[in-house]
Amino acid sequence: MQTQTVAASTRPLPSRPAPTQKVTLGALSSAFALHGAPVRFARNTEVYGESEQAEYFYQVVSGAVRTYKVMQDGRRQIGAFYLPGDVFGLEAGEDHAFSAEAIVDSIVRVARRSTIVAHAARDGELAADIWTHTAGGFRLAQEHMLLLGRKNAEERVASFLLDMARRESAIEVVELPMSRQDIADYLGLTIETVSRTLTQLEDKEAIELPSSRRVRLRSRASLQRLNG
Amino acid sequence: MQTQTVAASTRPLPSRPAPTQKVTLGALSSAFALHGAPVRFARNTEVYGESEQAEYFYQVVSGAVRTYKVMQDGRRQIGAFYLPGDVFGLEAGEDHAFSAEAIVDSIVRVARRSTIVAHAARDGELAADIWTHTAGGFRLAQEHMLLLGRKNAEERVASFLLDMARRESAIEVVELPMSRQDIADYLGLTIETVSRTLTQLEDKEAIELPSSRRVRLRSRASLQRLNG
DNA sequence: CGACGGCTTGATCCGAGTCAATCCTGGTGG
DNA sequence: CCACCAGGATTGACTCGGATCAAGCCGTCG
Repeated sequence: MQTQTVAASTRPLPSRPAPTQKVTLGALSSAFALHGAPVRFARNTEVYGESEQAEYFYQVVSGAVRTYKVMQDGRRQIGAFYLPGDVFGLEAGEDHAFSAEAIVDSIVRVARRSTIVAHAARDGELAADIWTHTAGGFRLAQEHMLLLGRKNAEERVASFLLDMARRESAIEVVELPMSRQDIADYLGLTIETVSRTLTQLEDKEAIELPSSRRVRLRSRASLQRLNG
Repeated sequence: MQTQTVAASTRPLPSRPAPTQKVTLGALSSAFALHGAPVRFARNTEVYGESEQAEYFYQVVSGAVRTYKVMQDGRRQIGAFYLPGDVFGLEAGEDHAFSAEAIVDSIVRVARRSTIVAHAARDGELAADIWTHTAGGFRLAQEHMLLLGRKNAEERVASFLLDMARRESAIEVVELPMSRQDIADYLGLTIETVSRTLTQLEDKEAIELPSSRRVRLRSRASLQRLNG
């Protein structure tokens, strides 16, 4: 089950740069462009499993990925959502701490960790960029601990929406690739509470829900007020 | 207020290695030994503040440190406790994401980040070790998200006790350097719930409380069962 | 001895969870 | 084109775990 993860999903795609590629890429993104193979993962398929060997690094090209941990009885905590451009799976230890799954049909660039690490040993800029990305993930995790430990349902949902809007560079309308269950497991709530809180925010005219996976932010100010 | 943090607390101590120092030190610990100055921080004094410039890296020599974040209304989330040997403040960004305070009178080795980073650029092993420590912190944060998002009070306290025992290499008796309030803010509970849960575990004969800061683990098995 | 800070305990409350129906909505087949 | 279906989302009624509010208790230190 070790090396199967990557191979299992589908054939690698031709390695062409995205049409409107930024000129200045970070060292890590450059390394992905050079050494990574794009792989397609179908909706809800595993990218890697918890306690599998951490043999690869990953960068989302299109789609979305969730990392999570489950307890024996099925309780699940999603650690983060990864959107196009985001890097994940930067483990320093032997194996992965979380599992990762595609939320929707996705293309993920997969680079062999040993290759990247070998280059980093001779390329200080790359080493620094790997560190920067890892530390960035740590920072987000710390923010999320504050949310999980101390914020109420309304604050959690508001934070989540603002964060998604920021990451999608959305002016008004946020597209949610994930289900209510995913949001619930990310925010440490139940699906019912997420749903209720969204309608509640709609009643307050802070947001609008044209469809269940699309949110229009009508009043960022009132969401921000909740955010803390 | 930038450089004051370190200077404010007290005079550096003579730089002598701990009496029973392990022979094989990691690259980062070696760098601390070489480039770090031991500084004393009194109980409840700030090591660094949130959004202060991240100018130094830190390693606990003796005592204990907490990192945390507070909301405007005073709600606080402690991200981690650091015990002797632990490294903290490994920020890649401009400034700190959390604040850090000494829990008890502590000695902390302080090394200038620019110095360490400059060495890391020429020393791949050091760069790798910095990365490893950062990724380790990320991993612990992810574990903690599961606790905060999905575990009940009893499971949280049990996890905490087992974790402290492991870190102190305690056979039976765990010494808690931190107050109930600290534990509560770490576990996302209130001080009352922490206290009640401890007495509850004592009633179940899973633990004993010879004093409020000292816990004897009578049945690791039953704690483990709660841990998940 | 008194006072203070940290901890525990009790009584009550309330926000989110649980359980249980619906209600869409998008896809399928007739 | 429409009826039907399935899975995801919403809503309602009720419960309950942990928060809140309020005393006490205990140990340490002056």
